[in-house]
Amino acid sequence: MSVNPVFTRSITRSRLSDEIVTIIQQQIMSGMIAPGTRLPTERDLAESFKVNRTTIREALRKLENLDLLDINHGDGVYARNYLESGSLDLIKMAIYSGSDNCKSLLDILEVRRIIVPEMASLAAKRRTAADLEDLRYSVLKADLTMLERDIKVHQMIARCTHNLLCTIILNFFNQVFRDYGYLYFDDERNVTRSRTFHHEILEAVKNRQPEEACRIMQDVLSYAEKAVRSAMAARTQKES
Amino acid sequence: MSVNPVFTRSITRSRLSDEIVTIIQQQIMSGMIAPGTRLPTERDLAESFKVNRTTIREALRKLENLDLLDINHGDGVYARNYLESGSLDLIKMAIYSGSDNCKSLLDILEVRRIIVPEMASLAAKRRTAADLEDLRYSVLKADLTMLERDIKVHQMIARCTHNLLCTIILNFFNQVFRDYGYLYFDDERNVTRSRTFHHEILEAVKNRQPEEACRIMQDVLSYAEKAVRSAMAARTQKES
DNA sequence: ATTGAATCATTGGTTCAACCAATATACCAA
DNA sequence: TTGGTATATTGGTTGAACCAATGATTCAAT
Repeated sequence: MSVNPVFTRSITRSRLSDEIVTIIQQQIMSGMIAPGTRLPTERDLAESFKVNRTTIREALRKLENLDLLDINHGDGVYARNYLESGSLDLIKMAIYSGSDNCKSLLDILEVRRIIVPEMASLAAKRRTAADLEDLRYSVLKADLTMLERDIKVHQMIARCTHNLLCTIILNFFNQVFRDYGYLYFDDERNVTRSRTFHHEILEAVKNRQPEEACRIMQDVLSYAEKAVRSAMAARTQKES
Repeated sequence: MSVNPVFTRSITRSRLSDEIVTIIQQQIMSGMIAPGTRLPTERDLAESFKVNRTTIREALRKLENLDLLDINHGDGVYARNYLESGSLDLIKMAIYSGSDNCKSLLDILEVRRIIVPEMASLAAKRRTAADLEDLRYSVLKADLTMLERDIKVHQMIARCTHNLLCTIILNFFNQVFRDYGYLYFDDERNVTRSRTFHHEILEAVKNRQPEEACRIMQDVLSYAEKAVRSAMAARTQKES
């Protein structure tokens, strides 16, 4: 199993406010800050973190966007229950910063296996001629890594559903796999498997065969899930 | 069909930065600002919107959190393609501010009908004794509107899966239905239907019957989808 | 005692004016 | 052509001040 170095991932020094976001986010999700708790005022937070109030405000704003905080003008800032209000980005942060990122990744794979085959089915029913052209282009386009091509193909299938929520959910999966896809594509056998898959699904969508498309997608996702599971197991074993 | 007034929805005067978010968001999603376009500098934006640069910065940060913008220190701010990067909150904004909120709502119902029955199946398989107690409590608890109870029941079923992504996705659905649930629960027949559903699904989860739970959920969601469709049709007809 | 208006302290929202830090560009030398 | 260097541009951070919404307190009227 070859490990290809990747130089494309741009490195950006994180903002001060983002570091504060991470700290507070972990305190909320770990339960250290209980739901309903009132946080210190912006001015107090600025003092304890030794940053400007503007910086604190940017951090609080981001945490509000993550649905982790409730900010009320004239009143104060309150922690929310992330189990009742958390946004999708939360699980992204859980993967990147959390210790049990394995579990979250497996959770994502499970949900993907449930929903994406149904997307394939809808895609086969609803695709237009233009959609088909775009999908074909993604499958046949030359200069792409298999990961990039795979992401593109899934994206196109989601768009074929003409359901905005499908498109957005698939974006989420893709954002994750852009970072963790190597767990799968490092194995040359899986690359071959995906190549086959792309042609099969293109054929099914072209011929408007919903059940067939669903089955093809289901097969490849079950296969991928197992592959990633064992890749992750191998890695954790190697580390110990 | 009675229309119950709702006084629970708190009204908050929106922040200046949020108004700017809405403006720029619509310009991006309508294509007026093409993906890859470089936006004016923060200083220029502040001048044209006639607000302080700090305010503009808060707006840009939020748009970045929505995955609509790419902000690069030392370089500039670029519009992204929301079809490739948009976050879940986008579709929420599409519902609230967009003109075709009907379409988005139907999209959501469709995806829900696909994924939530599978959650019910997982819930029946994985629920613990404590989970069951929580679910039972939600079904039997007295002082709740049917909408609130329904939201709680779905939330509990999602939690029974012990899959964080399921929980978060369900939060999203609930956030939407907290605002649009009246389309369904305004009809007394649907309230009765949901009451039955709650007891049935509780029974199936209690007895660890995955297929049964899945079927029950599928039935009620199909029913609800049709009901909302016709309610929406009735409303748009009444308006014209 | 209860209600409701007036007051005030607290807290988030906005503005202003600087300065710090990363990036792109143009330019120059090897 | 390559690689370093200076500079302008642009986002990031700071400090201090003031605006605006909220909750608590007070007190008068009922």
